[in-house]
Amino acid sequence: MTPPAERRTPLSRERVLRAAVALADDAGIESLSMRKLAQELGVVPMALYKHVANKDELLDGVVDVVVGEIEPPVADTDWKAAVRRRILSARSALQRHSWAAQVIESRSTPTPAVLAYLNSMIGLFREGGLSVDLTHHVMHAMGSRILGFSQELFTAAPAAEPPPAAMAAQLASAFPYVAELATAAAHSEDSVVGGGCDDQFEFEFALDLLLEGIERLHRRGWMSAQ
Amino acid sequence: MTPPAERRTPLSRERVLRAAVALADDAGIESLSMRKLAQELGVVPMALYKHVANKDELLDGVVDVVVGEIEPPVADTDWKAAVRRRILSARSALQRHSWAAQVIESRSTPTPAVLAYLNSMIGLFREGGLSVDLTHHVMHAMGSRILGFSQELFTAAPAAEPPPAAMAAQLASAFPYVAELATAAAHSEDSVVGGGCDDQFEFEFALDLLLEGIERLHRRGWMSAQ
DNA sequence: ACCTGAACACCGTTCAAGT
DNA sequence: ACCTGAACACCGTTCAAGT
Repeated sequence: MTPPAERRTPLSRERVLRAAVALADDAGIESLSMRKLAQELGVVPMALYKHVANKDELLDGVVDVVVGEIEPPVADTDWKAAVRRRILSARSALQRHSWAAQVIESRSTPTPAVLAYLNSMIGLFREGGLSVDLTHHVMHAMGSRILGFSQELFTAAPAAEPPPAAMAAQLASAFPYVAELATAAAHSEDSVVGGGCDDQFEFEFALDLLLEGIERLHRRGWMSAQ
Repeated sequence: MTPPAERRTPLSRERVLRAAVALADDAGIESLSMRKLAQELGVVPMALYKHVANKDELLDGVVDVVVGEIEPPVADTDWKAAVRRRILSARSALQRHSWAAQVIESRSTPTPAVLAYLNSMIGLFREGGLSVDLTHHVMHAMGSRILGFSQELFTAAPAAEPPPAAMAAQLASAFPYVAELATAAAHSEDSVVGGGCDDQFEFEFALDLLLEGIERLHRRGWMSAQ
């Protein structure tokens, strides 16, 4: 059987990156290898190196795709509302690509698309009237949350099946405060999924805690000791 | 040359874990492979599997070693001071092992040592008088910061050599707000390292922003909508 | 019963041989 | 000049053969 006469649409950097995002979405980030990506594209592995220098550059490229999905800032609101809304949009993008946070954190240098996003977020604070000094420390304090990271510890833990009753009782007696929190969360009314935590509520709770603290410092005319 | 008659001190789980920590400290986390660790211990790779079931269990073990270095909570202070001090101790432990944050984040389930630490931190809030409800949301809001994570974006970036002047000018015009912050930080007096940011100051700034916000909610008798 | 060498199924990337 | 198969130097882990 010879392959059909019509050739596959030729490779391009954009086609490589889009296929990489799709592969990570469908099969998980651990499946995103140069070899499997090439196979997905019906191409020999070395053909990819014409469009990305190496795997690091491929990962930078997929980060740019994800960051490109964040909606632009809205005009005609105060800085707090604009920052809040855009961070929630960034969170949506990260949630559409469950592997994205992990990949972004593995990068050592920001790509131009990430720098543009950060520049724009800094601009929202500055145009809102915050001083350079305060904005600087605020950006450090927001940290990766500015890109929509939830910064939860062990997010995968509650998704696993609950332990058998005997072990659960043992855990509860060894870690009573953890158990108290876990049972309270399980019975909470505002929990969307039965027995779990409302991730969206927790994210907004933490975000608003920070934004309100920042607003208070700004109104107080806070500046660092210099 | 035959090896000396006296045998190496026999392997044990503890010796394996200590060697793994030392190897990661000295050669970087990417050098911590089962094969290189075995070589370091003068042992065939498969010998390690007598003491750890697989590489995941090895990584859980080294996390426990690091968490074991965090100092116990101090008594006889208010909850805010006790939480603050212990988080700063956790940060010290993470800084002594530059790879630790990355490894902890790669784990999907907390080890018993991590659970014990979290249980103790929850206890500080509860014994300080915070409600179960507030403590629950506070633990989510603190997130990985409770273990001393700084949550900075691209911490490695400023450590790299500065770009040549021509490119720096181009970057400054493309990302003016980033440039404004960078130059302000470079000239700031409270910067310990010339031209960089004071990581310890930024960490404490963010930590205090959260702790003060939490204290305010607590005094106000905050509770979630239910 | 314990220990371990060889083997398996992967990686990212280099390089030389083919067209 | 371009393309690509084979090869290299690694992984974690299985398994069967040795003691």
